[in-house]
Amino acid sequence: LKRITTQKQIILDFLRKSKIHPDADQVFLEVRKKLPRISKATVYRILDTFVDEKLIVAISGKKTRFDGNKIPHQHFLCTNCGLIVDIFDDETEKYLNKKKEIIKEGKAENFNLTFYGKCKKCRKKIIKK
Amino acid sequence: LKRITTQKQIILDFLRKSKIHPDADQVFLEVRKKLPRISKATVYRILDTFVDEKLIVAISGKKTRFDGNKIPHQHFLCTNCGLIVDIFDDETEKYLNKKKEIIKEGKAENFNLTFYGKCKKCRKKIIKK
DNA sequence: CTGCATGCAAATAGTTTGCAGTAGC
DNA sequence: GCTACTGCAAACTATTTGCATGCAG
Repeated sequence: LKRITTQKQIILDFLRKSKIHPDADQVFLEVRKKLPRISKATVYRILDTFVDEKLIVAISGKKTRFDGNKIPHQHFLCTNCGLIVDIFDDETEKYLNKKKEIIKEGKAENFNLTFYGKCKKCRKKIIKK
Repeated sequence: LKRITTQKQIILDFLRKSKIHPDADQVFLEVRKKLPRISKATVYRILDTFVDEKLIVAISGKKTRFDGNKIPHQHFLCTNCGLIVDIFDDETEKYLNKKKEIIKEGKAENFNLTFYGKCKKCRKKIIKK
């Protein structure tokens, strides 16, 4: 049995609105504006439970980042600056959901599709060099 | 300009053969059998350069794991035991390669598709509980 | 020879954990 | 009131870095 605490509400609220795919530290810094006494350990624990409950999605990398957008989608990750942009491609989503059902290696429950490359801003910067 | 060292050769050789998608520590332990004086720092540095050179692929997670299979493929990852199995689905590979070309958010160079779920062995174990 | 690569040890950084106090329900 | 949740500090673990030495080209 779970409890609804102020900390959880504020963190979920922030993640639902945010589009930057923040890491734990960014969540901590943001939430601390409203709850100055919150500790980083609490942030980590709450993020973990949200991922378990599938309220948010964890994006693995050097630092784990979190996505609170409820609509299933894919990602584009800039290998230069770390920017993560959401991609909403329904066709791909449907295609992979079908594939998911016929996987032999186990019972697939969900999937992650991420494209890697240089974002527009970084491409311009790199060309200048 | 890069140098071909014994350490690099043995690590790449191991990754090309391995099917367990080892983490840095597993690479270290395995390679140490042939090179008892190799250090973990060297393993990390070599793995990094191989990823940069696209000789191998890094699979992000709590620990980064490495895949030395040259054929493009997808993964199934067991959320219970951590097993990673390769999936060779040419159709999906072609489908996503086309999608890759029409991404607006940036110039996508490659992608990663991973399915998550419980592998066969873990499903049996969990049912017993 | 020349300087990139390595081994070692120490430092970092992200994340987890033990415990006493706090607050949902 | 019961007990899950939090804050704090300390612990942990993966990974990185500085530096003296080694070896590939």
